[in-house]
Amino acid sequence: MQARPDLQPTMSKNPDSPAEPTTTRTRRPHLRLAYVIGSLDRILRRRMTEALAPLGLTLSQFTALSVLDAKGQASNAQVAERSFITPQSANEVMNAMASRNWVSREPDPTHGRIVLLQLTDEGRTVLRECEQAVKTIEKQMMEGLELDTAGVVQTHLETFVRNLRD
Amino acid sequence: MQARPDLQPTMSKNPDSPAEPTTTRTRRPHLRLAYVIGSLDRILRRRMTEALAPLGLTLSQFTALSVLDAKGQASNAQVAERSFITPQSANEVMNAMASRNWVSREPDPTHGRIVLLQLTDEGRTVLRECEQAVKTIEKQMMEGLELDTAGVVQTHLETFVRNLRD
DNA sequence: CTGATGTCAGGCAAACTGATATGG
DNA sequence: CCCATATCAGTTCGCCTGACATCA
Repeated sequence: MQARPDLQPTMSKNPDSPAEPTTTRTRRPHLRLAYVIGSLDRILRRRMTEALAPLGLTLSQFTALSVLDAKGQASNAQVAERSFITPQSANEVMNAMASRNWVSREPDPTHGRIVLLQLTDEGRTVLRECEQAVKTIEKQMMEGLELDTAGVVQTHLETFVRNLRD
Repeated sequence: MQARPDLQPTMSKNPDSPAEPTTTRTRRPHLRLAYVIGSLDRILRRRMTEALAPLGLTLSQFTALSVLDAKGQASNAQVAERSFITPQSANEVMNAMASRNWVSREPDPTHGRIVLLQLTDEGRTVLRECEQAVKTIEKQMMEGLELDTAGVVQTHLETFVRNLRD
């Protein structure tokens, strides 16, 4: 995709350098954790987008399907929260998916305004296919790592999310 | 910003379910690692964008400054590789920064086509300010974690990047 | 009235692809 | 000729803010 990213040495960082000037020091300008997260996301995003395209959906559609599958049944507002996007953005994605018959929209019987969203069988099928594709990518990503490492990293990342959320 | 993301354990998702229904199984609620990475990036991106705005730059500009600082001196193509974006995208960011006098552009003495990019003193100063702002966010992100945890996580994430890069 | 929800409209940032020119 | 580089141009995608209507 890209030529050949290179990106070897430069990292290695002191996680606790307060405010010292650091200038002119050959202190090896480390890369920030935030940068690494961003890089990883960019690559992952591209890979997943490529993998999902043949299946006919975008990355954000896949995300929405996943959230809906996990939640079982949800309002648009709830999906938005889980996806960390605005209700408007969520609504846009849901429009696309409703027109594809991947999700159904039914009025909440206990609340006139809320529209309950739910995966259709068709949507579930598509989601399963997507998960296979994504699983392949994740497998490559964690190549050569202990099996439990993924869990450890994920736990920490989830903590990061929790800490930033408020 | 957003209402209140929530995001508890509610998920479900058997990390290894091929195509079976899987429903009604209570197998350790677990979101895909890819999803968690995406979520974290979305939040982090928003936080960083907010933090950088008062300083007058965008997130992608900050990224470019960081890469350039780490590399010392680089062609646009190299910056693109390091940033995991296309040369065209990198070029656009560099245009903005060159016009702000944050980076200098000089022709490579050994190659007529290549333009060597380098941080100016002004650019370095701005970068330092940005890093302080970002450091604050990272601190909150890792609240309550062992100091070395950041390093461990970062190392793994870097491995992820390496594995996906090829 | 207030607050939460859904949804239409418009806008923007950051990435992309395509095309073109040039140097080695 | 072929390839890497730079860069102009147009475009897409995902997300945003604003505005408005509806309902508890």
